[in-house]
Amino acid sequence: MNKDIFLTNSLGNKKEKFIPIDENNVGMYVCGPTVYDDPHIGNARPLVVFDILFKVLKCKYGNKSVSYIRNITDVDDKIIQSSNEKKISIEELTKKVTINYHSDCDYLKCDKPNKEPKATEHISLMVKMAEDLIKKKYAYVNKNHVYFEVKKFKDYGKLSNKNLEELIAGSRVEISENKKNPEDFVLWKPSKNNEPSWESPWGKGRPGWHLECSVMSKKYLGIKFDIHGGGRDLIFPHHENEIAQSRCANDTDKFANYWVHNGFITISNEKMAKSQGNILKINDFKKKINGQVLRLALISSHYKQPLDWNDKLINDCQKILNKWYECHVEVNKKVLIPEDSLSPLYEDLNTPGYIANIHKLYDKAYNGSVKDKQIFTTACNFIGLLTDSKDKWLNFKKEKSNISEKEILLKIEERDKARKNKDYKLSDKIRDELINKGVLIEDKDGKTTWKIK
RNA sequence: GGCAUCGUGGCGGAAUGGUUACGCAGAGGAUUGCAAAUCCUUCUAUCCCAGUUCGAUUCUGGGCGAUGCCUCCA
Repeated sequence: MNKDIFLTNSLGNKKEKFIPIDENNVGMYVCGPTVYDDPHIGNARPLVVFDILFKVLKCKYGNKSVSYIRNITDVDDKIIQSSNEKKISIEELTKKVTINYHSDCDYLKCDKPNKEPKATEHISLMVKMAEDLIKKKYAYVNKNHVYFEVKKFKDYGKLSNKNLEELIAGSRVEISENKKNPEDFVLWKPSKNNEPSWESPWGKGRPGWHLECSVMSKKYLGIKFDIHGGGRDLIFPHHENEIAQSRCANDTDKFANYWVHNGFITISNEKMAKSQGNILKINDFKKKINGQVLRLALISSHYKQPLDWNDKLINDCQKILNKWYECHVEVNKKVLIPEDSLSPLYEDLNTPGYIANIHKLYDKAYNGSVKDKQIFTTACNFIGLLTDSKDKWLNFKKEKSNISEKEILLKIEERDKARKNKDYKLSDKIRDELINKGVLIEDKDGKTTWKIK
């Protein structure tokens, strides 16, 4: 499609036309997980949002012209803490969480990024960047720590709309005697004996939080690239500090050109937080709900807006997909999605607008030709929906159910007999029995079908 | 306190300087032994007050209200 892509750039907070540095080599870096605990539904949102942005970019520029880099942070204070709490080694913890994370990505039908670099595999580059920053006088060493001196970077606060005076006045920044100024942040710090550590010019230690993204984005996308994404909460301090480090280390006027941030998920209108005890892990849904349902729910509001997670949302999405699968057909050839239908996705990734268009395509497909059904299915596939066959979709819940198919079919047979004898009391009784066991009966075209409620 | 975001029908949720999506729920109908599912039809909305304008829900200012960030939480 010739249409331009528009994105809301957090840097300046305006919707802007997306112009890549090089159309044949579009780069997107998204902050992936810190692997200290299994991913929750809040982590799922950026996974799905940026997966769709990835798809839109590939649609516009071609599959081979887009690089999607999503890191895994596997060294961090939270990991150390979590490994102590869980009483397992750091290696075991990060390995386990990473496996679960990948399984969640599959479950949510996300395309694989081009590269998924790990922080621990790039420590030497982080040391190098810290050295560069010291050499260039943007950073200083004190008692085996390396700090970035925020004052030296004149554009600090541009992304998050903050100025230094306010930050200091707020005085909520960690105060440390080692720092020259309270706003300075750590590039390298010493490790205690039982903590992970690497050799460095400043003694054994480990990197500060932000350094891995600066280093890995540089390695895989270069010193300037197109899109940097993540959750809203990362704007400050994480992304602000990334910009400071990277631009100073690389002597550039820009780091990423477009900053894209997704909004937060609330759980039944409450903030999702450990203290609320309402953190929903992605893994907990796998038994009962198809990943496509979560995916649809996650894009049911615009990515910038908050999204409330509740039972009605899940039920609605489940119903919509049940309905949509009625019109699902196998598509083996290339089918074009009408430009009018696709265009909301180009307008700042307006997924609700696109979903509305899919509803319209469904209406057309329902009484339409095979071609209409193919267009409808293709439009769903584009955002990772209806990607399974109809059978697989229908069998998902049957497989997860604890009532056997044999038992159900026996009951249905029994009920059919009763219906033929016009013994509706008995037939309704059997139906109620099955409903109580979670099995829904439907008499359709003279045949009785069933599904798990 | 500072910086942002938001306020659309019963609910969720887009868009828009003029005729306002889409989904759920509701109503009526088709279908059904009755249901369910599905199909067809259909009712309902732009927080308040000024201003700009031929015309504002959309732009500007003010008010009220909600939320987020400023705490290594996506």
